[in-house]
Amino acid sequence: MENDKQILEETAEFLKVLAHPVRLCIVRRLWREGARNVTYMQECLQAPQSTISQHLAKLRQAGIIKGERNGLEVVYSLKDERVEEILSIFFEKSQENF
Amino acid sequence: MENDKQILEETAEFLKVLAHPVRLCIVRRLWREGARNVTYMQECLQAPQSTISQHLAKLRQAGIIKGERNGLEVVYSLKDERVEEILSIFFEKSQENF
DNA sequence: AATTTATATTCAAAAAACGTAATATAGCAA
DNA sequence: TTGCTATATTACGTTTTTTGAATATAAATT
Repeated sequence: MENDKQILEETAEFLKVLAHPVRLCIVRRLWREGARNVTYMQECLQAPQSTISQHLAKLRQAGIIKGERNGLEVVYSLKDERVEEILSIFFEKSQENF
Repeated sequence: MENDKQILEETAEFLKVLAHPVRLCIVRRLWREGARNVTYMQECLQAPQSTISQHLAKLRQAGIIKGERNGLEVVYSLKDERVEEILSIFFEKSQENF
């Protein structure tokens, strides 16, 4: 099949978006704690606001998370269940340590 | 915990190695068909030998595959079971089409 | 309307990943 | 030991990704 190449590219693209420490941290946090706004993320991830925002944009564009505006803030949450499957391969859902 | 950052980085690195169409194709093929030598890979992936070899090296360094020399050829196979879990999220193990 | 807060976008530089030609090595065979 | 086959490594130009400062936008507040 000729579109298999395309499927491989799409899958690689999907994984690539996930494959970054900050984005992984964002996504894991949403997985563990549910929907959160951006400011909350920033506090944990110790990185400039624009950096976090850009990572969120990338995750959004990949369909991995979705954001809903609620007044001033935008609340993000997971959108793709495959992400949760991947997370559960590498992490515990409940962070028992600290 | 402070080494959580390191765990995130390692996980991201692992996923990043997987997140490339050619490497994904290699790994999926090993998953579906078992151990194979490099020449066999080249035939399917239509790319110069050094390109394939470098992708194999990257997968090897990440501990995703292992290679055993058998005379002139090197036979590769999967090494990390987490890869199989990820593959099964995106692909069928048996390629029914064509 | 002006200010403030929360978030997004733009831009440029630095870093990392990619692809491939050229070259090297390892093992076998003549 | 010469040559051949299979694979690995090097070198290097090209493309992509990442980062953070600066700037913009959107909603709430005064």
